[in-house]
Amino acid sequence: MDDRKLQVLRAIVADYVSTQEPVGSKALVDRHDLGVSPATVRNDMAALEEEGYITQPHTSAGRIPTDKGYRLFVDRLGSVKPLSPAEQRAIVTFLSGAIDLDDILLRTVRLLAQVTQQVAIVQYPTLSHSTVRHVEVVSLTTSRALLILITSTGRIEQRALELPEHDEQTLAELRAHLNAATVGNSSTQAAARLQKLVDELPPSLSVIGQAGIAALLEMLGSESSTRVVVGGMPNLTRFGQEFETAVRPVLEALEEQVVLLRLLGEASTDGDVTVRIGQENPFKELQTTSLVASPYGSQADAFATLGIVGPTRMDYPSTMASVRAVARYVGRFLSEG
Amino acid sequence: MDDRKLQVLRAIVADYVSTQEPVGSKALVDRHDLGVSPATVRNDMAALEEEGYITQPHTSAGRIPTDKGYRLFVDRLGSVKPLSPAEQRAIVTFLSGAIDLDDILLRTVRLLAQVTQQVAIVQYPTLSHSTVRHVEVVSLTTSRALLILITSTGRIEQRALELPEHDEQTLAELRAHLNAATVGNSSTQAAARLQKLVDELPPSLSVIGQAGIAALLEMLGSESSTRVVVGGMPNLTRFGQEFETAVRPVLEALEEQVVLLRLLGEASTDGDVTVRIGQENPFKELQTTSLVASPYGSQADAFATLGIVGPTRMDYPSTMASVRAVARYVGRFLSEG
DNA sequence: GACTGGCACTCCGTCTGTCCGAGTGCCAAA
DNA sequence: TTTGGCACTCGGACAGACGGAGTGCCAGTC
Repeated sequence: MDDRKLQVLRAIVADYVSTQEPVGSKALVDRHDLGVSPATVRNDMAALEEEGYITQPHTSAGRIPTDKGYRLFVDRLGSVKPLSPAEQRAIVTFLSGAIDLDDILLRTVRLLAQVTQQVAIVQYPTLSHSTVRHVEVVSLTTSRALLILITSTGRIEQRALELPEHDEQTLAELRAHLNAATVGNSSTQAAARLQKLVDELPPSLSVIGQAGIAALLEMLGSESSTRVVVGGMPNLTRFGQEFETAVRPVLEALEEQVVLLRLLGEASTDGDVTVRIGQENPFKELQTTSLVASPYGSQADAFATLGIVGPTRMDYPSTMASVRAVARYVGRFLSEG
Repeated sequence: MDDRKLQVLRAIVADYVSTQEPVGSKALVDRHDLGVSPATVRNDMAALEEEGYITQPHTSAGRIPTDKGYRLFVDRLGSVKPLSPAEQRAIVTFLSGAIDLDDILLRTVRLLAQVTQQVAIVQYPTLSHSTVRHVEVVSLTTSRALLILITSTGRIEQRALELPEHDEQTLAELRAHLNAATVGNSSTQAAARLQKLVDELPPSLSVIGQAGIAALLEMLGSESSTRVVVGGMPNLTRFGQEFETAVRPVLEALEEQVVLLRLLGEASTDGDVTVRIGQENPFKELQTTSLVASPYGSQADAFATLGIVGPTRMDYPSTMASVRAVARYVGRFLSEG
């Protein structure tokens, strides 16, 4: 691939992102010193269009990048800019002072939305990467109880439970058994030990024990129930005028936890920032948007994924830098707190 | 106030709501049989405009209702239509099968959004109207613990806590004391009894006891921390074309829990459906919108408030009916569950 | 006195045609 | 391989014309 052609593509992306208007050959040589004439640039543009990296909205208009063009841009051209010290400080102050896990994630999603000026999505830390800290059973009525699971990441899961004929005494025993089997273990380890526990329970506990263990296993296994927080919705107005058509499907997707979870799940393959551009996206509602996501968590152990959703026409270098930075700081913050 | 003039106003509101276009005298007599000629209607319209109930976007256009006009409409003209049996059944099926409180509220907000085709807001039940069911203290590290509060509405509140020098033994004692003082009481009663408990604690518990009680009191007193759930955002696209101007501020307001809480708080004065139209709204970002809200909860005891936000140009009678119906069913559902 | 038909007037939205500029593709020359 | 020149295309902005919906007012009728 010709070197200058890449440079032209980079310039087109840069200009289009900042002006949001198709960019022509003359404007291009005016704003970037490419050292050649508009006519030459035109030839390169024709070639780039031939190869599918840019396109014309209509004859005799400037060019805009295609999804494929953006892809090439982020793969080979994007020099990820590091954040300024001021921005880094802002991140830290924004996060410090959080009380509990909910608060941390709320602050994170707002921070991310503010820094990137896009819609931010943060997934709750998954159970599988954290350990069980405590299991609690609380009697609600004579036939119902509440099972509560607390993890090392500070997350609390609850589930209602049908529990026939129980008193405080047996409940306390059950609690002790459950805790003994699970505390300190990861969700998979805990699940294994609970399976064994079923057979080892004293007869007095067998009925309510089985009910409790079944519910607990379900909670441990339900990674799918991981929740997500969304913020920065007002930034959707940046999409521009194409409203009824473009924004409505995005709003709909953002309300579906399931969609968001799959989106984030598929994005976090390796350990670094991932970008999904336009049609690369698994959901058709989101094929006018791009996703920039990153796993976060302490050390090598990834807890979950966070990211942003915005128009394909976005400033990838700085967005990627911001997402990466926020992911790092939040991960550090979580493993300390 | 002339009887026919009211009828004209009612017709104008009805037509404008359904067509979203200024309505003129001729169209009015065509669609509603008012028994008079357009010219007569014109006279009435001139009077209504004089009194501030309707207005013209420009000379020689039809009329549209003002906020004052809508107000008169809902106060004196709106015959609240009851829901069809099919709709009532839909509500019940939609709610049944909910697991925990989070799930109930999630379903409620979706239901409300779907039925009204507007943005729905549901406030979490406030502590002050529910009773304490259980208090749990869990040791996290040697110096930190987690305080968990469970209420009769199934709500769980957590708070991290600095607890110097504690072992399982003293923690169990503390737990017993806290539960003895609070379980079964409303938040105000519980707070009072906790105040007394401070002085009655055995010396061995005095240090960690005071820390625990202080935190618990804070949790009980923090009605302000009540959360809200928002849903049906895609319905914002119904606002029409005036996007950058009208929708952005609304989106911003909807992300601010504080704003929403005050909004709902001020709306729920008496026990029935309340309507706030346009400028009657306390927040200028929402002055192009109307709020239809209703308290919900079991019997006379109001738990919290729910409602919808939409353009002032909305179908008030059916919206009010829907909000009222959902509020009733959810209240019943909560007090049974 | 209230209602009605008629009439002149106003103004918006739409349509049409024109014009300008930005941008392109191609070609011949450097 | 690059460049300047040229003809061509198309969209957006502008201006004027036109039709329609709606109004206000007035004089006549019940």
